[in-house]
Amino acid sequence: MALAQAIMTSLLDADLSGSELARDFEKSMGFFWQASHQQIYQELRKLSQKGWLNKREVNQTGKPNKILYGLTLAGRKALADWVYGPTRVQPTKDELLLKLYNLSEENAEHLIGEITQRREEVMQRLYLYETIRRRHYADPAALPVRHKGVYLALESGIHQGEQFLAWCDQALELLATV
Amino acid sequence: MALAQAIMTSLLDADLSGSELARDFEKSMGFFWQASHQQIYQELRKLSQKGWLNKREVNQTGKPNKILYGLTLAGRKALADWVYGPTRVQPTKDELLLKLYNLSEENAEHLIGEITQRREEVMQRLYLYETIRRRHYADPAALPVRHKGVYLALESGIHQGEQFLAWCDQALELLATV
DNA sequence: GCGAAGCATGCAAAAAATTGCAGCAGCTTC
DNA sequence: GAAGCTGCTGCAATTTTTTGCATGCTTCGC
Repeated sequence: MALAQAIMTSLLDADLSGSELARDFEKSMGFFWQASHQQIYQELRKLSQKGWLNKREVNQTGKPNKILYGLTLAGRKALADWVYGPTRVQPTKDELLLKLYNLSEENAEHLIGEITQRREEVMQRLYLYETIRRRHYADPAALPVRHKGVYLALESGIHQGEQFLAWCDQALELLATV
Repeated sequence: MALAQAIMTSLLDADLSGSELARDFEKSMGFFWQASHQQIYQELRKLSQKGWLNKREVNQTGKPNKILYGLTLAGRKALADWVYGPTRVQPTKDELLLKLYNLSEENAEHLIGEITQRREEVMQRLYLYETIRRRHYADPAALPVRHKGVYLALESGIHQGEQFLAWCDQALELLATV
């Protein structure tokens, strides 16, 4: 969809390599954008060819060399322009909710298990986000402009997580009576 | 991902045609599963070949004929088994949050506009869901088992929507100071 | 009765994403 | 020093999704 812009956005603050980007996507942007490393490497090549990124190889001790990518001026310009274009959303696809449509006496117990497990996963991610908020965004109003945006995205993730936990509790309560 | 199961799940209550399925997806399942009509028609063909669906043509007055699909016994069995398999989630991809990462003094006004617009859209969907809840799920504890699951999925959509509205307000407040 | 609009179905090409694998470097273990 | 593990990069095939039509049939407006 807009993988190119997701990558370029990640490179706003620092130059990163493909594998660093892949890890970043899982962490900070993970809740509203995810991409596999194959996707990222392919896109990096395309963006370099377009002249939006430049690359330089970096020797590392103890690890194989990595290739750092950074935004070019043209890249920064393209990204800034993109903000004014159309905005697409690709809603979640969640097999768990689909499974709930198939709830029965027989599978209720299994689904309770799945919800419990998911609750756990979400709680962990939520914990991570709240740590980040406490550490970097204690005083949102005082942040530099761009970081206010980043903060709001983080807030969105936290809201989402909290909402999901509340829903899990409601679901588990109702399912207990099945 | 699990388009096949999404379609079969829609056919649990009633036999539907391709276009009816496409409309259904937009409405009831829309917030956690979306599919275009091309995807649906293709998948319907595959599922028929597998023997999980049967089809019959229905003459309509005032409209072109449609082809109704219904679950076969094998289809019902496959769907029931699928519930015990692995559950995949494909998180949202939202360009709006990505754009927020690129917030600047210059584009703040534009992004405020986008958030306002999105808030409106979500509010309308939320209104629809709440209407459905009031009409069909006034007393959740009294529902037949399977409908409890459907109710919970609906609740998830409502939670999500409410959460999003709250986030929008928070975002607009913070952005007002930029 | 003619053109426009809408519904239902579908094909085909292109783009995007996933899956599975592989090479290579250095480090660790035995 | 051979075998195995990990980190980084990448290719290739397949599957999934999107995009852009095409067809036929019916009503509706004029």
